[in-house]
Amino acid sequence: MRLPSDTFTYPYPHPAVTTDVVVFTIRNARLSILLVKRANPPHQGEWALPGGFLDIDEDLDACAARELEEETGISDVYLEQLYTFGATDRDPRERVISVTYYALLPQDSPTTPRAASDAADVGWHTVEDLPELAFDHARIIGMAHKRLVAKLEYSTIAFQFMPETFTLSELQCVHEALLNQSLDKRNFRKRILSLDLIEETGKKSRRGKHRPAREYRARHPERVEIIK
Amino acid sequence: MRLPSDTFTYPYPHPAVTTDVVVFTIRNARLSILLVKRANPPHQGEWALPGGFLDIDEDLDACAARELEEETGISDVYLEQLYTFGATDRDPRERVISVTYYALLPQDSPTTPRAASDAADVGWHTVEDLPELAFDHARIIGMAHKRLVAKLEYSTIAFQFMPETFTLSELQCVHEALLNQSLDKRNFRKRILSLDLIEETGKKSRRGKHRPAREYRARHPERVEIIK
DNA sequence: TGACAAGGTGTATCAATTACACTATGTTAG
DNA sequence: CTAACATAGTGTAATTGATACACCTTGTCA
Repeated sequence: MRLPSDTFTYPYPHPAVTTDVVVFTIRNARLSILLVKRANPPHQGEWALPGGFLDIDEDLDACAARELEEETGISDVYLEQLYTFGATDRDPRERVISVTYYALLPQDSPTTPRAASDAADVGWHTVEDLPELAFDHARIIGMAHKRLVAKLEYSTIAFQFMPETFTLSELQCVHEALLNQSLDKRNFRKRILSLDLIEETGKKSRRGKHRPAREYRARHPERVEIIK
Repeated sequence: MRLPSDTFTYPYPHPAVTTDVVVFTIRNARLSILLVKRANPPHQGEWALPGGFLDIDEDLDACAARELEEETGISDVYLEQLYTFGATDRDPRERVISVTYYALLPQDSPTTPRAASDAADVGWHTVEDLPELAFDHARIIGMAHKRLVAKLEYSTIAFQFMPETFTLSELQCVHEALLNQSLDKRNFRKRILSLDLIEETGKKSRRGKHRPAREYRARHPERVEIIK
């Protein structure tokens, strides 16, 4: 974080620009979002999206990644720009344009988010049961959720929720949590395998008191591609 | 346009925010884009997207609509936010964040775009044959084109290219221009009619030296809905 | 060693998409 | 007036993809 060495003057008024990030993950088979509790006004004590002001020499994507890391300790995640919100009254302090992103974290990741100095708390909330939110952040989450569900159908985005290796049942659970409906096991497997996006590791997952499952990995874990 | 009454000072540096608009239409069965030739530096004399700086008390959508009207005379068109570009070096003058939009104008509309004072020229260019473009505008157009084609498949966006009434052949032409491939007439008609998005006006189109065609209108010309 | 719990597998039906060619009708030129 | 023209308008069969559905398998653990 840098301190101002001076003041900055322009012939025309300039808005402030921030990035805000909707971090999704699957926890206990539920789609969840990471929120921070604001330690300072405005909206002190309310839950909000992690985010903050753009540095003047920083790319937008870099700002989203930096703010996410600073405010929650999360890094190295899939991050995609969502939409830009700029209603004139969305922040009481000054005119603020927020370039929003969404991030996807692997299912039941061991990452424990840590609160930054300007946050009173950090925590996961299921999308079905969100608290009251600061600013227009409820609307941002609504749009992010809609986009995420839409992308499930025509892209390989679901793999961003998976750890390096996973079983077909785990993958199906993720799809079910995102769509909020249960799927037929045989049809799901047939469809996924026919897409040729995953391959067997040869190993077996041995978690649980039951028959072990084949482990798979994504062929291109980094890429999110459009399919069909 | 307003003049600065004074200067504006902030404790932290602020970027400038602009909107830029990719205006699409179909002209002579070709997908085309409206460009303005820059009268002033930077990139003087190069073609660019219509757009300009956000007023401090103006919503983003309003800014895009206003700049479009000011620079080209076009108003009352479908306008949708596309993406926000903010690479640190995208404008040599100062740090500029551009919130981009795309607009769709009815096919072969009689609107004659007029050049504004700060534009040397305004003109339509087919997407297949674009000139060199200022800033990162070629990339913006690329993304807009991709989005537009994608939306054809799962939304009713194509009707934004149609005048109030139109024939099925005209509608098919628009689809063909967007997809850049020819479609089977019977299958196209079957599909479009089964969607129940258009209705006959009862009249016949009598343009051309041949059998007149039935006229249709969109049931909800304003709305762009997700289908399927 | 038996009960448990999740893993793993195939087929028949239905719906949607594709491929494909000829007749109908108003216009216009001679 | 009529023949040539140009686009409008129409149906069916084949293929492909999506859905619905139930039982046996295999390792764990008490």
